[in-house]
Amino acid sequence: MKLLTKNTDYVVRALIVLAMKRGQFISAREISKSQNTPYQFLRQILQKLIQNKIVVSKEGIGGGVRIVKSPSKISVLELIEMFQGNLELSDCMFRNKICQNRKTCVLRPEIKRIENNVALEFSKITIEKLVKKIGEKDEKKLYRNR
Amino acid sequence: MKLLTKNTDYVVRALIVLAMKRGQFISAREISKSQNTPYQFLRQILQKLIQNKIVVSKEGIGGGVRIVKSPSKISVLELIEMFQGNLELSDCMFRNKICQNRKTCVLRPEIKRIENNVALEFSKITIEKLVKKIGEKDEKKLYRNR
DNA sequence: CCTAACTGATACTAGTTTACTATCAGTTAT
DNA sequence: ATAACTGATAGTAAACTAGTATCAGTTAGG
Ligand code: FES
Ligand code: FES
Repeated sequence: MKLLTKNTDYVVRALIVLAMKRGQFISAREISKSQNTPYQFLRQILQKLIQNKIVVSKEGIGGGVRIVKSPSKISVLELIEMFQGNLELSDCMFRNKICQNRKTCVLRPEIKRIENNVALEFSKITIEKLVKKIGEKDEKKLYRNR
Repeated sequence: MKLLTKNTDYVVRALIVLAMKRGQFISAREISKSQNTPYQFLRQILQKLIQNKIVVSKEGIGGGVRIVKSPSKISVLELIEMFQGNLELSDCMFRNKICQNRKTCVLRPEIKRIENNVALEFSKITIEKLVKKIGEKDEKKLYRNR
């Protein structure tokens, strides 16, 4: 059960970088190098972020992408939905006898419940929170080294 | 994000049937017909249940499989793990700068937390509970029709 | 005004997974 | 004997994943 695919993984990391450098245009090449993500793959991913107005782009030298949506409003859930399609149930077997006789399925509501839970959890994880977590770790580090 | 694949879906339904007919040998053909599951696919699935000692088989005419593990002890989680492999994290990018610098990742613990939650929820859903749910629905139906 | 560093758009591809299908051998109740 | 079963295993089409490759257009700086 793979909750995140590579492109979602990469996009989260890219957005963390962009959130930490808010206001600046960062090139795909720079993100690719700093995060060890395949360049062309990352470019596709960034194009989708542009289409979804999470970042804006600037062409030419010194160009790149700049984050425009507030990191506090970018949830991992919307990134998953953007790159992996909607969270959706596995297909229903309409002609299944169990369901035919009882009108509704006993398994599916349970799965639906769990899926809703997963969606809720992912909706709570925002880019802002992840950036803050990085900050907290740095503080601890500074404290230990003092 | 597909939590259940077809084989897990089919095996749950097959086990519901077998649990409702505990003690009896039911053939793959019969389950296949009653649940509208592809026969050969179902046979593979049942063989795995046999290997995992959840059912026993009897060859020849009048044969089939019989459930031997208590339905209260068969969780959907173990079926998922049996048919979809362990719930596992998407691969880690060890050389990732964010993680290199901070020793640990900020995203991964969150995903791990959610995955553990999903596993816990699926471990609570047993075949026995699903069979009971079917029973409850039947009762409601009887009550309404009275 | 040239050129190097950028994005825009899109086509292609190898490998893996999913959801099956097919085959042949052996078993057992009637 | 034979029809209805399981045991074991090979094959396969389609979809998905994780990329790669190309070419066209844009822009800052010398
Ligand atoms: S198979 Fe469709 S709701 Fe159960
Ligand atoms: S990439 Fe490995 S723990 Fe973050």
